[in-house]
Amino acid sequence: MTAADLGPEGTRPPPTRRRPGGRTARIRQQVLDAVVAELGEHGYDGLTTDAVAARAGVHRTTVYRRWGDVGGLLADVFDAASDDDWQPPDTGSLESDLAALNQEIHAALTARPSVVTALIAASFRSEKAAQAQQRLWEDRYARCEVIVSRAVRRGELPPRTDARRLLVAATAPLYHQLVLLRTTPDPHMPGQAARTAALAAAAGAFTEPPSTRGA
Amino acid sequence: MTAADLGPEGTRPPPTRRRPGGRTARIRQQVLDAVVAELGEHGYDGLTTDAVAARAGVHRTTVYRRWGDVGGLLADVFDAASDDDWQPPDTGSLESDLAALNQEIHAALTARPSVVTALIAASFRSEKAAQAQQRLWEDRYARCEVIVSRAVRRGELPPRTDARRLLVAATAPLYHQLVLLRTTPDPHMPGQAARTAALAAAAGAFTEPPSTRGA
DNA sequence: TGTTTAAAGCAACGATTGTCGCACTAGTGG
DNA sequence: CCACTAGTGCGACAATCGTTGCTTTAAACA
Repeated sequence: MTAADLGPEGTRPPPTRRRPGGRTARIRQQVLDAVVAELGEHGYDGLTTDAVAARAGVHRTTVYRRWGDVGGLLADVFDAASDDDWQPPDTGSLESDLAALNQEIHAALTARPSVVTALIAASFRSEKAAQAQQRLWEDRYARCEVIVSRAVRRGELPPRTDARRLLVAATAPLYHQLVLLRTTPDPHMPGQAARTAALAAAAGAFTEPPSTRGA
Repeated sequence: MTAADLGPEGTRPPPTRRRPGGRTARIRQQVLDAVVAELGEHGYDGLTTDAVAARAGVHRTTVYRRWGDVGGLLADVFDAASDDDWQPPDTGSLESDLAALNQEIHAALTARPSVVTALIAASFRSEKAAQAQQRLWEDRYARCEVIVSRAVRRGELPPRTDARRLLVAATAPLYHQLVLLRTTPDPHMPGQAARTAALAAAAGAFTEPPSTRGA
């Protein structure tokens, strides 16, 4: 099994001449588009390598050889997704920024078909996909930290506010309710969660003392 | 216990006489134990009907006939899990109750191997398992509402506090960080999340107005 | 104790999944 | 323009998954 991967060219020296040519990139795009389309139509359960290859107009073997398994396929989708120019909303206040952010999350999670939900589900199956998803989320939350820094600059929040914890507190309830608990979507859930986090932040829940423990 | 005798809801012809006898219940227990053991050892990816049947000392066909697919198997595990006598912690204050609850969640999610995480992952694959998980979570959060009502009785919280939202706000960050984001576990994450929720609650973030608030 | 009959065991099957060797296409560089 | 070769197409293969008809076991009841 592993010996096959480590075959003659398995050593794979980094300076190997690769082919950035048109066909490789084109097929990659076709396959990735097919994955997203299949995820949207049949969810993760119905995501088979065969269907992806057929939709992409590519042979099964190509998919298996380049991406290995479904997990590698999903990991590539995650990596491709982080190549956009998404920016967190900038509405003028902390709570409305968080509310707008939550609105986006809510929309993405309740859209039918929800590719996001399917991707989250898929990330549980493969370690590669999970790591890629982790990278994507890290990237997203890092971009969102500007929301907090703007609020600090405005004087809405004290300095030394832990941006990451604030953002997680604001967004986690949505993911929890919609992804894990699977409760019916509530239109004013995003606003409520944003308000809750803003209130907690104003109460100093996320100010990080240099070394003092919270509890 | 009564639910344990009925087995999965898959095949239940109403007028047919069932067999609550020893063998049926015994085999169910063997199979369910095998599922949990396999989940712990190999995670959800390595959960095959064959391995479960072999470990339980049962034939494949039996598993397929009684539980249908892996999803039905997991659903039965969820249903069996809700037959315990779990009670939320009662430590004397809202924040410490939430912290203790979060400690339990944290321990369950960071235990290796984590059956809970594997079950969550599995629930994404099958509709039946997802519904069973939803029932289990509903049961757990319903039991936890007494934490809030006790706090209200003590005067820590105003009446008309939305218990469910408060509980979700307190626990969601843990699930988000450990299950979805997969960040490295932080020992004082449970306490921080509990304190955040308690602060937000004290600030009136979860007080629900008498009537559903308009736009 | 003997009869009845759910439920489990058993073996064989079709369908699907993933792998391998080889031929071929099409970028890449001369 | 031609030679080279990474990457793809193709067909066949083993392994696994889930199903089906039938037989056997054992719980339920007289």
